[in-house]
Amino acid sequence: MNPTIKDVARLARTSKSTVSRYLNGQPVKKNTEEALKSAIKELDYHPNINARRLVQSRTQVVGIVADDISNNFYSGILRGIEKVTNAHRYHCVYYSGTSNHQSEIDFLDLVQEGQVDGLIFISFSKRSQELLERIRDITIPIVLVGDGEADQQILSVDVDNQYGIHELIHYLHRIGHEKVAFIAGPNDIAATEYRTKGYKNALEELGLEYKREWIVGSDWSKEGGYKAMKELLKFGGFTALVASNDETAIGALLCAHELGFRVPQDFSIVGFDDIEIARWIYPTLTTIRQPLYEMGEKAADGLINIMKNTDEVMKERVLIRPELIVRNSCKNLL
Amino acid sequence: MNPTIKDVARLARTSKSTVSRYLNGQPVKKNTEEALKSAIKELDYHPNINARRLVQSRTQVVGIVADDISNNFYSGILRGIEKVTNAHRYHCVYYSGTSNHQSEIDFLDLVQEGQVDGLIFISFSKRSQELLERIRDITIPIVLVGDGEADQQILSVDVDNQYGIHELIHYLHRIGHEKVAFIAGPNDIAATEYRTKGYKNALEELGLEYKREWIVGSDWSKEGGYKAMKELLKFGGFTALVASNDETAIGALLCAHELGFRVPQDFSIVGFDDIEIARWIYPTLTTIRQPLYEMGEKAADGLINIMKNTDEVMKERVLIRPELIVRNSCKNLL
DNA sequence: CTGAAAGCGCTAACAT
DNA sequence: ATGTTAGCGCTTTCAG
Repeated sequence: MNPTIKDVARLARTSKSTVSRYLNGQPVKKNTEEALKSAIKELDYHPNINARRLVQSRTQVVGIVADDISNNFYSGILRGIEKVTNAHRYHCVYYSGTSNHQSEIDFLDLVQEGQVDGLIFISFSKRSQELLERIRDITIPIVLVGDGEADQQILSVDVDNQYGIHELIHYLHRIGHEKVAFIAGPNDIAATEYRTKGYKNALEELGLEYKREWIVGSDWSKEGGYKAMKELLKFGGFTALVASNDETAIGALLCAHELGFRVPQDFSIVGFDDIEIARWIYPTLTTIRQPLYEMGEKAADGLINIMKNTDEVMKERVLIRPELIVRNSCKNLL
Repeated sequence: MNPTIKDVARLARTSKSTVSRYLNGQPVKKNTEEALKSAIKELDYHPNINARRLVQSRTQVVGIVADDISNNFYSGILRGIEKVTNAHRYHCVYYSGTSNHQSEIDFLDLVQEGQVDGLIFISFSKRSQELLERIRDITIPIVLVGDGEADQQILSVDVDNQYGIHELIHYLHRIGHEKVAFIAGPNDIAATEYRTKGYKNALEELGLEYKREWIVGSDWSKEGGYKAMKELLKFGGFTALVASNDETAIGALLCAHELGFRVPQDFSIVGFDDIEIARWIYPTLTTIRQPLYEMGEKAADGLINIMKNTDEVMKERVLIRPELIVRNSCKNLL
């Protein structure tokens, strides 16, 4: 059996309460402190965190649930979260949706079971109405990163997808492009809708030509981008291509190269995300940088507020504007 | 306040013990079961896991500590672990070394504090003697993935780095290469030593020429590979290059291309790891595939054994042999 | 199959 | 500054 607070008390010739107080940073007399210190060391005492959590009914940990915890893409988000939570003396514990249970719904229990004080769910998939309703019903401290709904009383943080595409197309327009094709994303990804809408809206805003054949779907993989490009080239006629993520942009690039086209001389191509390799391919890719770190910060900030304030906290959908990164994959037509 | 087992008992007109038994799958009479079920539903009762853990002094969770939890490279390892742990009804909880605390040493407490029943540490950095000694001293259930020591009484799992390089060089030799250069890795990575040793040993075994100028260091990044290749080309004279990871292989490839060389016509290049992009670059990269899933399985298997058996378990260093993946980056000289 | 009672290790009044 | 006491919510004998 592990040593307990009681063993420490006995060895240090004092009481449990004093030990407890010492452990929690409250003042004790100099010589009892000495005794305590050496007793703890001698016994190799470690406080039982379950007992503490039972009586305090809080854990000082926030649970982070990601659909795939080792998704490199989330790295920036996690760092943003950690920075904020650590500043408030919370620890982070991670749960991977790909393991343990199945869907995010199953992790809702973590708070009610007393495992964590609050939750951050990270995923870019669309979230079910069922999950959203459950969250609204049980009123536990939670914030969503990725999909969410504006009118539900849930705090959610996401990149402003529509704005990002908007930036891309305005940039292309500024350098003289009038005919812009688009590779859309998968239907189960929340961003797909917003990015596609962003494309259509920007076209309309700028009075650019819209052709049904200039939009083609993809699964957001390199293969998908490759195939999409092949499809688009059957019709042709565009001078620029907006791929709705960098992976498909890379696939499209490869396809163009293989078919003997040169980028950006023959086509301009832009992506979305600014994944690490975007600056390593040839030509380096003009794209939109995801504000991952800020998203993490905002999410954690929001969660801390919800956990601390018993009174009303703004539960809204926060969209963070991403940044245009100009590299060498576009040709100036002017 | 959350409802407790007591509330459920009262509502179902029975005792705490019966509720507890029901919750833990022990037999209860049909009609008490009904009453319990509806009481639990009505109260939205969730068992307090801290109370349970306090009394049972086990958690049924294994903690996984990774130096960078969102490192895509670990994904396969994590899936291997999850498969095994879930089969034994353990849950996985992840801790990221980049956050919360600093080094792996700080996470050793998790077991003694009762947060987890066992630990798996994942990292490819060299591990300090201090950590290894602490682990040996405190006898908690733990297994290491990555660096470890053969003679310490600690179970550790790693890829057989030396064997991997050996495979690569024997392959090159089989297709006629006699002059083989090498890009080494960073000093703080445990594998660097073994891969470099593998290079030297294989050369010796096959009676191939060894030149000090044909080994150059790198930080394992693409930039590092690029620079290393540039360095190597100052001396030249080799027909094949073994990059000790895929990233540097890609950097070296880029460098060769930029200087007007063609791969594999002018040089053969091989990597190590088989990262996702290895099959996407031009030419597709011949490399060694890390047995990540198996490593995860072995690690979890070992941990489960340690946790279950009070008696002696084999604490050894397990090296898993990786597989050669032949693609198009090597020229057959015969 | 069920209930009463003890106790897991800790914190938090309360009293001194 | 310290000791005494009660109790957090659960499991687990032990009786019945």
